[in-house]
Amino acid sequence: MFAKIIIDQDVKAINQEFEYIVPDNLSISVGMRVFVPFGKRILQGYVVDLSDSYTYDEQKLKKIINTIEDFPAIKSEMLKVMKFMTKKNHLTMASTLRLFLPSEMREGKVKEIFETFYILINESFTPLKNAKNQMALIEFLKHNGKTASSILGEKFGYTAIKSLCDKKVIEKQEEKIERKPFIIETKDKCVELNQMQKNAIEKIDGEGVFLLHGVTGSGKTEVYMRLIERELEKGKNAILLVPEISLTPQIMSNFKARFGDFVALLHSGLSAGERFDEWKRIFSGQARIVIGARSAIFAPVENLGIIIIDEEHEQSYISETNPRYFTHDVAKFRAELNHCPLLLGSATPSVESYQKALNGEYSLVELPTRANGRELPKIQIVDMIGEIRNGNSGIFSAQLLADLNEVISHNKQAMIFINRRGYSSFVRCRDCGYVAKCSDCDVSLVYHKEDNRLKCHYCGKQYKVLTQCPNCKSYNIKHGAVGTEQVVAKLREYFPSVKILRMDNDTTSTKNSHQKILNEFRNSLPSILVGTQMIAKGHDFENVTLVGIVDADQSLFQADYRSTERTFQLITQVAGRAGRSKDEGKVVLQTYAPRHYVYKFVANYDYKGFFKKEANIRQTAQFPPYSRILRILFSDCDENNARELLKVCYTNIEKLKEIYPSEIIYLDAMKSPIKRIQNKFRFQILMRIKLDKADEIEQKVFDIVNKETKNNVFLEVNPTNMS
DNA sequence: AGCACGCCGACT
DNA sequence: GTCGGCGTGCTC
Repeated sequence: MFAKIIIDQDVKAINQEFEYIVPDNLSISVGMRVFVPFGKRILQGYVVDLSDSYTYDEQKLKKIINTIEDFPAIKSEMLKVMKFMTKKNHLTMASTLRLFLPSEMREGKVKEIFETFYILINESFTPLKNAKNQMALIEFLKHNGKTASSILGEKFGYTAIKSLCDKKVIEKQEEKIERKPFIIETKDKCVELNQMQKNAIEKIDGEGVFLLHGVTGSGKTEVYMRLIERELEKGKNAILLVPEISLTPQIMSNFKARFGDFVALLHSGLSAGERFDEWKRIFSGQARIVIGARSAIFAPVENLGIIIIDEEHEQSYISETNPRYFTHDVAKFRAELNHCPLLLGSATPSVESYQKALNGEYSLVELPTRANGRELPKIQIVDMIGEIRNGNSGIFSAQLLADLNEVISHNKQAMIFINRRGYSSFVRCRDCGYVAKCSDCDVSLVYHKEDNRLKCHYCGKQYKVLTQCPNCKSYNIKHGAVGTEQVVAKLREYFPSVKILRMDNDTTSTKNSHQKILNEFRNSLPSILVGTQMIAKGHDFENVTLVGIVDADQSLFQADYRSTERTFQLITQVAGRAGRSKDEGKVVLQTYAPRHYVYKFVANYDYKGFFKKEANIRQTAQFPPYSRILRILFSDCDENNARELLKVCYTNIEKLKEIYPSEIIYLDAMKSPIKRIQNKFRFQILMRIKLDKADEIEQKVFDIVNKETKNNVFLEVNPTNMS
């Protein structure tokens, strides 16, 4: 018997199958991990195929040394997923296979955790009079029986444990424990479904991709639960993906309450060991519903009845590092393998997905009204240019201040949202709101401090820094953004007696700080919470009646063709925080570009209108989904090396223009917007191609890149982050 | 990736 | 003379 094996090394040079002899004494099956001799070393590998014959030179064939586990850790479905992903995203097989295993298994060190316990073995022993701790410890064990070392240590001190152990009064026991993540149990409310929800559930059945477009508060989660329930009853299993940020204790406990131990939760708060335990529960079929962030799509669930991606428009479903992949692609592939539905849910679907729904590629299912029948909060747009004209050049408009006063006098709460994304800053005229854009690409220019120039991140074109506004001739031109600290400081000036909390990357670095801040906010009335994207999602505060968006434009004028779309999604999301219970909510949206189309649509919660306009613009400007962007990033410690590599690839890619004269819309080589990261010089080739032959061209570009380079080059498709 | 083979410069 | 620099090539 012979095996085809993939060596567990993330290197292009050995990204291939190697043949080995299966010795008679080993029982090997496809999907197992094994130790093999490789050159002079012994490495881990994955068995991906078994056969009676071989193709390699017989003299050089070596034997598999041993198995790592006695079961195939990679199930056959996941091998198919691996093949799909490596092809689609040009990944190494090893790096993809690693995604399917919990980190604890990856280095061949399968760790069980043991906890130390102590039991009383000599009840009659009486310690010396002054040994109070020993006495208390014995008493404690008499009443409570076997107790964990950590608990005893904390109560009575480790010296007491040690001496009693030495005297053979208590005995140490090591016990394997299952790490179960902590869950707050809540009672399951049995919710009545409205007609819309019932219709949706009926429609979402059978093979295919379904897009569930439901306004905030339309009861999407309940629909998910019912769908999962339905599949469980059929004996099938389910995966529910949510953005990491909305894996809140509430969501988790809701699912736990309804489905109990059938649920496996995979979130960033788990330790490696806990993750491994959950993985095992899924692997063995004990857990039948997997809920987790994007990587949960790789969970070893068999017999899938449905895959759900909640908040499908979220950026976090795109992996931007190492093994790059798009979660939707993987999910769709797995759904097809299992002949089950893939459900994408969102209040603000991505332009790409909605377009597919209109195309007929996806089936569109709608929940147009809130489940509780309540109105969405009113969004008031405040023109900040007007404020400046009226002599108010501060952060807050008169309207927002007045509304804040109102909230405080009624002992309610407000959230102030700072729309800060990325680090790049656009340039804006403070008098008329003009923003500098690229004449060729219709995206905002980015100010680069090092060479004091404005640059387009899509074509590399450079512009002189503006000192005078070309629109209104004013010299009042600024770049840079308002930060959370600044906003908090100003608020404290206005409202010295009100509790003002801040939540952003700086204040949530420690593990539970997130929850702490939110709890403190929940328990203070009146109060104001200031924060970034973090405060936008999933939190349900019944006393929040006002949401202020300080500078809505900041996500709008990012150098990114998706910036308008993202602004629409973000504002809709934030607006949903206001007026979630009895009290009516209100949103004050401050902007320097009040006439921008995104605000007109967002204020009316008009997603369809927005989509129509946005799709139109993308089509005219030839941006995705009406084209494909390829970005090839070269990085090297040696600047000349990187430059040389780029040159060779570029000349080869340029030749493609002869074969595809009209399909290649744009092609150029340039320095990367961030020229150096971790002491590596970065260059890039950008190209934009038409969709009809996109796959073909992409493959050819990849072949060129793959032939000419080693591990220091990445090919990205429709990159979200161009730095 | 790692490890060997291999062909040119300054040292006990 | 030879120790060691890192370029190149191979790993079933």
